[in-house]
Amino acid sequence: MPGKDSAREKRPPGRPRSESARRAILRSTLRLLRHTGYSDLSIEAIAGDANVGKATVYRWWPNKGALVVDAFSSSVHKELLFPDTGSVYSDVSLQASHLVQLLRSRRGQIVAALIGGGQTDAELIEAFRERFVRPRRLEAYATLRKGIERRELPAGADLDLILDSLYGAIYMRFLIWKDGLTEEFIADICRLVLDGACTSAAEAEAR
Amino acid sequence: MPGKDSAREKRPPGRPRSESARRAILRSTLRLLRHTGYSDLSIEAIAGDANVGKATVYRWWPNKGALVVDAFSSSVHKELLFPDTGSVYSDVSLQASHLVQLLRSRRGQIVAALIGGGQTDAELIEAFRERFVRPRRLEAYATLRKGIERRELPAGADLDLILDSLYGAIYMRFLIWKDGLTEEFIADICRLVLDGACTSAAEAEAR
Amino acid sequence: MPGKDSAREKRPPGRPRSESARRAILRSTLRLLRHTGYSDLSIEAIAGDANVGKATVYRWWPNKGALVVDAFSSSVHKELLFPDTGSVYSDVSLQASHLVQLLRSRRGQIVAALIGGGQTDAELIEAFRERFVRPRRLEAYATLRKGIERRELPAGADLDLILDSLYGAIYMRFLIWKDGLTEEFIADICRLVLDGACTSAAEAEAR
Amino acid sequence: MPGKDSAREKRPPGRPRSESARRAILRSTLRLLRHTGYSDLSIEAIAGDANVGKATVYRWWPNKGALVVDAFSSSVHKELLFPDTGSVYSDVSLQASHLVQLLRSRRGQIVAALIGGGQTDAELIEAFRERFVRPRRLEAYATLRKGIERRELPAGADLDLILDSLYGAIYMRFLIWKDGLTEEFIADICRLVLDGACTSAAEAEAR
DNA sequence: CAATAATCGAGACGGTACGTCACGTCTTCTT
DNA sequence: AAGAAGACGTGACGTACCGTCTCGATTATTG
Repeated sequence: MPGKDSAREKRPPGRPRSESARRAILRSTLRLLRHTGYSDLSIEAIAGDANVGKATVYRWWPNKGALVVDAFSSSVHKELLFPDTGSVYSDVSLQASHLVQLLRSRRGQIVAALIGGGQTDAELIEAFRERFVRPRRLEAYATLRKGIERRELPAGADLDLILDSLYGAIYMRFLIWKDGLTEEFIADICRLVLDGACTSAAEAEAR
Repeated sequence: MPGKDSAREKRPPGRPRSESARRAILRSTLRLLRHTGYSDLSIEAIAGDANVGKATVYRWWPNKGALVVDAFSSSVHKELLFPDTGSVYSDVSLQASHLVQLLRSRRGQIVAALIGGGQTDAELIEAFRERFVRPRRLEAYATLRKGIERRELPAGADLDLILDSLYGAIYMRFLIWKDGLTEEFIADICRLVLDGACTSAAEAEAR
Repeated sequence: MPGKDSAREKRPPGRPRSESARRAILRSTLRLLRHTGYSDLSIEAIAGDANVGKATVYRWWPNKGALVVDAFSSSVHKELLFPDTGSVYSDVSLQASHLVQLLRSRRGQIVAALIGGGQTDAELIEAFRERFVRPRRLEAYATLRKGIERRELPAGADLDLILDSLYGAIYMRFLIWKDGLTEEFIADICRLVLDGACTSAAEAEAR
Repeated sequence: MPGKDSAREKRPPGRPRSESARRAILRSTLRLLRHTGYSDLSIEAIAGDANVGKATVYRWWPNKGALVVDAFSSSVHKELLFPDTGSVYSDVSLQASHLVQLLRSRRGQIVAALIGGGQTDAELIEAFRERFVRPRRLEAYATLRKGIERRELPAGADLDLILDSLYGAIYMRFLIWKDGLTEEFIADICRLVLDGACTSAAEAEAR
């Protein structure tokens, strides 16, 4: 068999896409987002900063939102994985603590910009949700289920309810109050929500 | 007593601000926001619709966000007042239900736009917070304190923690999930958080 | 020889300037100037009339004056060339007569506007001088020199002095008196100045 | 007779016009004209500089041109009077020399601005002509007529022709060449024109 | 090894809206 | 009645980006 690879794809004729241009664009997008808000970020500036023609950007990304999500998700590391300490409270509060560290760092401005920009751009918020929030949510489900197995949480607990009230509180302080994201707050909110999950599920069962 | 009025204010010199222009601008802002998204809303169009000079808009509002906050908060009626039913749970869940109705209506897009724009504009998020969120927060304190007096909530409850996790969950679904703002959710989240407040405060006391 | 052309000019990168836009702008400038005064002429109107973006105008002309000089000088035909009749007096008075005809026509308003605007804008008066006045001055030198060769003028005549007093008189009546630009005046001023040149140079020599 | 004064004028009721405001406006106009060109001079700035309401300016001067001429003519001293030395050449060249000194000074910019602005504003150039140029022209006639009486100039000399070619040359260098206004030039141009007047009138008589 | 084709950078194009400035008019209170 | 103060509707300013386009140059595959 002469072919080198079974997954070999027929390359179209013509000059292939420049990988270095792609990377330069993503890098410039992130750099500029650190200093400028999402809405003040212009494709013109990105292309200029990346030494790239404007058309090259438009050739590969349909709009600003798609580009920014792409750039951001290429920058998120494994720092937000849930640990497995044997205690739901510990697992969740540790991860929440790492999230808060991220939000308080320079990259937090990018998260704010994405959520902010997404309120105007449906595709942007969807991309942010599916590529950033959803993966962590799936891990959180697993962590909570382990807690249920260990009887730390009741069997009928509404996982989304728990996670929305916990992370919702964090995002509320991050997006609106712009304050109060302390370690103590993390400890308190985890306790409040996990305790609530126990009591409220017990009541529901009793009904 | 010679003075006419103790609260009489000295008017500044010059032609006074036109109240009719102010109202026309706010009215046009809301009208256009119904048809256009926040980011497609232009001051040029507002001024044109209101038959007003662009400079008159800029004289009184520093930017689009401030204008929209003003227009929006002038349109929020008493629909978000907390009732006084004699039960914390009822008071809070009724108000939360009204908030969700607002967020799900056309005016919800304005709220989203304000929070979104505020992620780029510190003054905008501050204005939104102080003029829309804070007043409701103050009422919420009062409602919760009545609950404490009635022994529905423990004396040492952290009111901000309770409210951030409750409303944070709502805003999380509103801003990021763009889904799940049902009546059942309201009931569940209120129960979860209020129950959590009881248990977690009891624990804290025990420590 | 590998190079195609010694005078070959390297075109700069990027899309080349649109010649049709350039012409449309100049045409619209002249058209609007016929109906409106110079100071009432707006770049906005020119761009609109030429179906051209305002930025395209500003990309190529720094200000209104420069644009109008360009438009004007592109409209000056060969009508102001000096003839060669064999007599200095005839050559000069014929050309002066053509100039006066131009100044009295609708295009005279453009000349007035350019000189007027140039009193505030150093670059404008320089452009007017170099592109309109200087070329004619150079021809005038040649005409006068032929007169010197034919002994119609003395060898030591100060050409600039002669031309400034001749054309200065015309511009004085044009710009300040706004009157008196008759054919008789042309004949008289040419005679006065050319006679003066003869006598005064003779005296100078005698000294 | 009860009246105090035959020239007594019935004063209109109400607050009389403020002389200090009038002076402040004229002073500010001249000051700003030194730094800014005529077309960049704004009534807004004048009123601000003079601590005067804008309406006060508009109440007394119909437009910018009228105000500027007023301000300028209130500042011209007796420096441009023709002397009486007993020689036309001396009288004229001395006065021309003073004029050139004025044009080369800071006030020259105002003269340029007035002539420049007048090319767009008919009332302005008329006011400049009648209040600045014409008075000097009348004196110049007198000076030249004394020269005719002394036989320095022929009886049939065309005074306007002489003066336009002399002062026209000066204004040509001032307005267009922006150069060459030397003392030597003054001497030369006076000689050229006065000599021309003699010869050309003699010829005309001979015809 | 030429021809073909899609990419690249650069930057001009027709547009839209920006936020500022001055216009000349007006409305208020004070002198 | 005139003063200063300054807001008003109007309209042009010059700038910044939009998303599209036209260039010459570059880099690959195909004939």
